[in-house]
Parts: sequence; C-alpha cells; structure tokens
Amino acid sequence: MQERILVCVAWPYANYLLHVGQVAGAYLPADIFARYQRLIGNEVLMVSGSDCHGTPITVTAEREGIQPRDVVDRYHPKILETWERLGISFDLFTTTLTENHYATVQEVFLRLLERGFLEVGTQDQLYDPEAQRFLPDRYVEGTCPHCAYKEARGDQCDSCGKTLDATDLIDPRSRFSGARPVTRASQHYLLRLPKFQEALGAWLTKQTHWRKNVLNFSLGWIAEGLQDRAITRDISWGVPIPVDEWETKRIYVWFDAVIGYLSATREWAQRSGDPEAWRRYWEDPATKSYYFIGKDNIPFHTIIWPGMLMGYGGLNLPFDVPANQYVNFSAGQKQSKSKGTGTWVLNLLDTYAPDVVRFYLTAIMPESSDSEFREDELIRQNNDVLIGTWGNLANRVITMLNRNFDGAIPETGELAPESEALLAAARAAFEKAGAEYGAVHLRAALNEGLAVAQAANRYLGEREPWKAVKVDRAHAAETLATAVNAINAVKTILHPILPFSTQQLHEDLGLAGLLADNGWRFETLAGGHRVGVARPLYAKLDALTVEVEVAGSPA
RNA sequence: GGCAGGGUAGCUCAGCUGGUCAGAGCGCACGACUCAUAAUCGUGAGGUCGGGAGUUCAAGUCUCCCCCCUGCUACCA
Repeated sequence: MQERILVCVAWPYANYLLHVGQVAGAYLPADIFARYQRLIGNEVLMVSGSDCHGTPITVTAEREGIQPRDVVDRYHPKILETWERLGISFDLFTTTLTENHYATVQEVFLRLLERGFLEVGTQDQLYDPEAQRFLPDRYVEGTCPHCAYKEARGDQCDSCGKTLDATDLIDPRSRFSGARPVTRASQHYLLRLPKFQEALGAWLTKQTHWRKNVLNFSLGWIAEGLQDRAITRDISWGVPIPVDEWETKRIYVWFDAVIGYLSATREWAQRSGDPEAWRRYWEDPATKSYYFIGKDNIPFHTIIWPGMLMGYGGLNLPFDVPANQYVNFSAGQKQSKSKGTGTWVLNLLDTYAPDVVRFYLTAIMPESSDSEFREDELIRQNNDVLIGTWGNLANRVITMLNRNFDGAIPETGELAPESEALLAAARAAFEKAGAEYGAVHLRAALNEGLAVAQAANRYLGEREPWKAVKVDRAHAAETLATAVNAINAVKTILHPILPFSTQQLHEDLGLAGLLADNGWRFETLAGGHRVGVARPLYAKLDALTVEVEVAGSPA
C-alpha cells in the first residue's frame, strides 16, 4: 500500500529573492503535499535547486559588472535561507553548477544524439559586429513597431506588452555596443520534438486526472504540431556541449534545468550513501512524480521534458503537473521580479511567523485562477480565522482543562449524541482532507481542517462547559474530553500546512516526539493523560504597523 | 491575431459529468454567551452567476457570438 513519491519543484533563478507568487505557486504547495505524503507513510523525495544559467542571470551579472557565478553566490544562500525559515522541507536543494549536474546533462544530451533525437540545424540570428557576439532577443533594443516606444526589447515591448521578434524592431541596436545588429547564420542542435508528437499526444490523452488548464494547454501544443527546438545557444555561460568543435556554444538553460530533476535525485542518492538509490524514483514505474510549477512553465514540463524522457528511455514520465496560476500583488499588479515589484518572502518572514505566512498563502493559493496578495488581508485572516477559529479554540480548551480538571483528560462514560457527532466529524475529516491533499487541492484541505475547528467551537457553545462545570461536572468533563480530541485531530490534519504551530500544540497537549512521525491518524487521548500549559499558537497582529518592502531592489 | 484559463453577493473565492447550485468565508446589522488571544455561537442582508442568442421538460453548469482580465505564442522562462 505504501507508495513512492518524487516531488519535483521548479528551479528558481538565483538572481533575485523569492517573492510570494513563486512560493504560493510552487514551493509551498510542493512542501505541503510532500509533508502529507510523508505523514501517511509514503516514501517521499523532494528535490529542486537554484537555476544558475540562463539569460536572467547573465543580464544581472552584466548590469552589475560581475560574473554570473557571483550572482549565484549572492542569491543561492538567500534562497536556502527562505526554505529554512519558511519550513520548506527539501530533501535536497542543490544548484545547476555541480559536476554531477553537468555530467548528467551531457549524458542525456549524448544519449539523445545517439538515438537520433538531436540534429544540427542552421538558424539566422542577430549578431553584434562590434562586440563580436550573437545577441539573444532581449539583448536587442529598438523602437516598437506597434506603439513606437523607443526602449522596446527584442523579445517584448514593455510599453504595449506585445510579443516581438527582434527583427521587427525599428532601428535595432545592441545592448552591448549600441551597434546595429546584423543577421548571421549560426548552427545549433535541435531537439526533434516532432518525433514524439504521436507518443506525447497518446500519453497526454490518458492524463485525465490533470488539471483542466494544464491538460488542455498541452493538448493544444500537440494539435498545433510540435516543431524542432534549438537546445543550444551562442553564449559562454552554461553547460558545455559534449561534442568537438562546439566549444564556443552552450546548452540552452531550459534543456539543462529540467534535467536537474534527474541530476538532483542522483546527487541525493550519492549523498545518502547509496548511489543507485535514484533508480527507485526514476526507473520503477510504480513511483509517482509530481511537478510543482507556475502556469508559465507548463509546456516545458508536459511536452519538452516528457519528450526528452521518452527519447532517453526507461525513465518515468510525470504523473501529475499541478501547475498553479499567479498571485497578484494589490491593484492587480503582477509579482514580477523584472519589474521590481513584489513582496519578498524573506521580508515577510522578518515580520510574520512562518505558519502565519504559510496559512495565508495556502488560503489564497492560486489553484484555479489568479489570486491576490494583500498584507491587510493576511493580518485579518490571521486574527479572524487562524486565531479566532483555530488558535483560540485550542487555547480555551486546554486552559479550561487546566483550570477545572488539573490538566488531566477526564474519564468519560457513554457519550451524548452531539459528542459522538463531533468525534465522527473529526474522523471523517481525515478522509476528506486526505483526499484533498492527495489531489493537490490544498485550499480545500485547509478548509476541511478548519471546518472541524468550527464544529468544535459550535459544540462548545452548545454544551457550555464553563457553566456546566459548576452544576454537572460529568457533563463538563465529557465536553472537554471530546473537544480536546477534536483539537488533536485538527492538529494532525493541518500539520502539513502549519508544521511549526501544530508541533507546538502537540507538545502543549503533553505528547512527546515529532508530530511528523506520529502518522496520519485520529488519535484519542486517554483519560488521565495530562496536557501541558497552553501557549498561544499565534500572535494577534495590529493592522499594518510594519511596512513591508514591496518594491525596489532586494537587499 | 491564434491557443488556454478565468469573469458567481461590498471583498476573496467554492460550485466535478445540466435538474435543493444560487453557496462559503470575511465585511456589515441585530441577538446570545463570557471558558478563551474583546476570541466564540446564532440570525439577517436579496448577487439578472460578464453581455446576447440558442439547445433542453430543465443551464453559472452544454452550443454560438461579443466584451474584459491573465498566461502562452516555441531565442523570457
């Protein structure tokens, strides 16, 4: 019955701090899912790493006059710090700069080459005759043919937002030298995606459990017809091409980044002392792999990477790709790193406890449509929902137990129907929330847990143990024993989302060990068991007393 | 332009294969309670389910057209 689950998470570029959109869209859902899978006893491996190649890194480096590696050295530790402080439980978070990664990328490249899935093609590209280098589209600037904006980039116009071809620009100029680019032919390796057209289409058609937008989007690509795709670039920063005479070019960042899922698993295996352990996750067809990404990355994970895997042969294709939509920031403004807006997660963590951030980002997780991040909403939901419905519930029950029953769970006889009903609801919530976690419906899972807390609050209101304790001690005893067991259930159900505070509650309930090791189960506390003293699980927040940096460059 | 997703109460959003689907939370109003982090519980407020047409005994739920937001459009990822 035990399953093996590989949790793959998008590789963030190591050229900026992480913003709430990235975390709510990929890292937090992956972590919650992984924690749930571990809790129910599955064998889980969660990997990712910093993507250290690619144009964004080189652009940052050139802007600051430093080396790409310096950019990585600055931001990779910040990313690791974010995982540490937010409680994102990677088994390995590496980088694409490791020897192992380079070797794995080159191995995949050569294997696809041997098997005839790569071929050399010639592409016309823009070239800067003064700087003597080829220019990616975004290194060309000029006047937008649509809106006449003078600073349009070759890939897109920031003024009117239209997608461009660098050759469309009026008066194009190189970002390096200002020279007018010329067209020059360049040879590149192409991934022959059309060879996988049929197999990918057949495979996709069977993925009926995928999210509708992910599946339809992917099928749309198939319907349009796949094209050869260049997987090398005329750049010097990247994984070298393992073929003679190709020393001046590098492998395209996206070809190497997706291979990171495989190379990271191998690195994890090496570190674990069993270098062959990676095979369990990639070669055993029973292993399920989940890819947590943003909606902008869908085709790389549902078309290109599966195509590469088919070409390589013998490795598992994605089981699910639960891509999320985007989190917008106030006024509908996008959480865009390049536009310099966004709420950096590290800054949020300077102000708010990790579980508060996790709770709010789960509540607004963009699972079906874009959502909006508002700090005033975070504060409100912290106070009204997290504390009001849940934290306060735990606090009031434990406090009453201490005050009236010396902190010991009272013995109970036959339970009243409403007591049985609450316990039944708690038991049922394991089923319901479990199904939601398993289907990566994490907002729904959160709501299942909170619904039990709400039922417990209602139950307390009906039974009024604070009154009963004065006139019918047995009645109050039953109420508090029942309520504390409901709380104990919620503790486990919400643990994947709120790992820190539920662990604290686990301890406050007088239980030893890690809640994470306690299993996904409804556990009733025996009569006589002593609870500890209630410590508030969350702090009440004042309305926006602290300014969180929302714009400008990161520290 | 093409493809995809979304447009549901003041706000944030649930609503899978058509028939208690017109909902939840918050906000708001009133009431109850006072154990608890002034927390909790109950009741109410009537939103043409983006607009129009159609299919059907019956449509947020299917079809067509239009409008708006978002993503992709293969050298941003």
